[in-house]
Order: sequence, then structure tokens, then C-alpha cells
Amino acid sequence: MQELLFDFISNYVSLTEDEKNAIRSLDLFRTVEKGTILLREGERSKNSYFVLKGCMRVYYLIDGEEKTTAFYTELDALTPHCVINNTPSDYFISCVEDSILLVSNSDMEAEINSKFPKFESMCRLLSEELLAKERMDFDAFKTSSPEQRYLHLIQKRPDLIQRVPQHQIASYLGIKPQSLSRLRARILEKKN
Amino acid sequence: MQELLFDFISNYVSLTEDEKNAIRSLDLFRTVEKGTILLREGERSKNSYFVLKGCMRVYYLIDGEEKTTAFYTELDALTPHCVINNTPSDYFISCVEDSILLVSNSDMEAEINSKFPKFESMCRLLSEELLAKERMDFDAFKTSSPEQRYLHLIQKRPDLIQRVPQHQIASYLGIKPQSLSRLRARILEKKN
DNA sequence: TACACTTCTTAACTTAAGTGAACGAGTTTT
DNA sequence: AAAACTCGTTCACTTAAGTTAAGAAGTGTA
Repeated sequence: MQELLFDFISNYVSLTEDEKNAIRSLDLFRTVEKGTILLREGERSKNSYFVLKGCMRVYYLIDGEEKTTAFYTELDALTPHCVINNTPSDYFISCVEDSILLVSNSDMEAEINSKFPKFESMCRLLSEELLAKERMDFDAFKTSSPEQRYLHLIQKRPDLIQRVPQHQIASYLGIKPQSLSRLRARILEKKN
Repeated sequence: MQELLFDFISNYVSLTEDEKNAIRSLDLFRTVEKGTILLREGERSKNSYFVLKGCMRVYYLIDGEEKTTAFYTELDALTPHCVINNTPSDYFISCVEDSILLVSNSDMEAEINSKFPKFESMCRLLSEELLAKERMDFDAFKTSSPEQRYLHLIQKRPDLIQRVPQHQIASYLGIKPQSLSRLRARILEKKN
């Protein structure tokens, strides 16, 4: 499981054995049960997450309704807004499946970053890449209809449709569960 | 105008005079005329932009129609997707107003980053912050209706409504110009 | 001045998403 | 085993956005 992490890191910087050991010694690995809530609205957590195995979901509670805005799966990284801004979180993060995560906190990261410039390089590269990707995803969302978004999701993340309940997918697409049902029926009809 | 830049940077790291001079010597400042297209679909530019004065617009050309997805104004930074991935751009960037920009290219940045670790720190902090902000904006977009998005925009970026044509705002909100017109009329009616 | 062009609005009609309710299938709880 | 609950689907109805067309106001240009 550690190898997954080092493989991932090797896309950004190459680590020496010493550096790898420094990371190993941090003891970041956590197993988390399905249903665990990692962050609640109002909390000021300092934790960031990296998914080695499993799936996390970000959702807001608006007028008593859950609005899912993101899923993080294998090799996705998530630093919540509240960590960056040191403000209370306005969303929840929950574990969709039994998962294996890397959990780090911002103090720890600051220390590592100052000790290992290479690590800071990696963080810069990674967050620049994630920012560019997030903007592309946002653009794609803005420029397409719910139906196009759904078809796109099937292409890009077919696994999600399997591992996550449909009503969470619906809200992820910005629509109601009933509308997703109808939309799926419409697509099937078109095919025939 | 340089002071604007150094004020901005001081939010992330504190620079010595020597470091400031190093940046000054790079000669990054550019004045750009309204209407200039900074990046075209298909181009593989290496340029990143930082807006000191003015406004830039990102748009896609889909089925012959312009779809505006972002506006960058004073103190906004933009590194296009094509720079990060070294792929052809799938969008355009144009200058909405006569503007003063900082233009850097990725080779130059790589050099500075390796010479001045402080600069890399700043880039990391900045891109982490922008990523968190982008995710929040995306979340807000997903969880609200066009009408809510419009009201939110008036609150958060009232200047945009003034400096940018309405049909570009409409597409930025994910709707057609006619729908924005109607929606505005609806809001006015509610007020009375 | 006349013409083209852009921007915004309005209107009539179409299409699709929101809403509220009901139902069946499957799962969990008691 | 019965009750409660979750999840997905369907239906009838409402609401809002898309579409097509037309026109008014403003700008720029020949």
C-alpha cells in the first residue's frame, strides 16, 4: 500500500531512500470504516486526506437536504477549505466505503515542507495541477446540460455510478434524484 | 503599479530588496489593449498571467457559440490548463478592457523557483489557496439555481455586472442571455 | 445621414427540471 | 414476522430555462 503512495509521488519528484523513510516514519496511514464522518460543518479541522483505497464524499446540509458536491477516490487528494483558511467548515466529509487514507495535518506539512524543499516542490506541482483540473471540470459543468454531464460522468468515472447511490450522483450533477431517473429513461429510449 | 505586486506577494512571503530586484529585472509587465486575444483554442502557450489592472475573459467556442466560463480581474492569477499539461488549449482568453498584466512563462518560473525557494513557497501557498477557493465556487455553483447564482454574483462581484456585457454574464451563470433578462425582470417584480 | 452591428428586452412556444405523491424492492430494526 | 427505512422509479402538475423571432436603443462606420 505504501508503494502506491511512492509511485504516485514519483510522478512529481524522485525521493531518496532517506526521504522515503522520513515519510514512512510519520505514520500517516489510517483505515476508516464506511459511514465515518471525517469532517463536520462548523469544525475547524487541520487534516488533509489522500485516498489510497476507498471513496470519500463531500456534502453540504442545505435546508435539511444533503447536497453532494464531490467524490474523492483512489489517488485523489483533498485539503478542505477550512484547513487553508482556518475557518469553520461549511461542509461534511464522509466515508462512502471502508477506506485506507493518508491523514496529515497542516502543522506537520509545514514542518516537512521547510525540512524537505523537494516535498514543497511536489506540493506546488500537485496543487497547480489540481487547480488546472478543477477549473476544467468547472468549465465542463458550466457549459453542459445535466444530460451531457451524466453521459460525461459515465465516460470518465464509470466506477462512481457503481459504488455510490444514485441520489448522491444526482445532486453531484446538480439535479434531483427524480430528474436523474427520468433523464436515464430518456437516454435509454433514444438508444432504441 | 509594481507596489501592487509586492503588496500582493507580501501576503504569502516577505521578500528582501535583492529578491524584489530579481523580480523587477525579469521585466514581466505588459500593457494589453482591449480585444486582444491572449490565447486561442489549439495553441500551446507557456504563458501565465497576473492581472494588475483590467479584466480577462476565458471562453470556449462550442457549436459556433461563445461560452464564457471565467473572468479574471485585479490581483487574479491565471495559469492556463495548456501550460500545466503541455496540451493544446481548448479555450480562448481575451482582454475585456485595456489592461496591465504580468506575463511569465513556465520556463522562466521553473528557473526562479529553483533559484529562490521562497518563490516556490509562495506559488505553493497561492495555488493551494486558489484550489480551495475554486472548489468552493464550484460547490456554490452546483448547489444553487441560476437565480441564486445571479444574486450571489451581484453580492460578490458587483463590478463585473458593470464592466462586462450581459450575455457574457449569462453564459458565465450557465444560462442564455434571454433567460438572464427574464430572470432579472422576475427579481425586480418580486421586490415590488 | 444611412447602414450595419451589438446589446438587451419581450413574447410565444417547447423542453426539461422541480415538486409532491405513490409504489415496489430491498435492507435494517424491533 | 412485522414495521420502518432506504433507494430507485413513475406520474401528474408546476416552474423555469431553451428556442425562435422580433424590435428598441445605442454604438460605430461608410
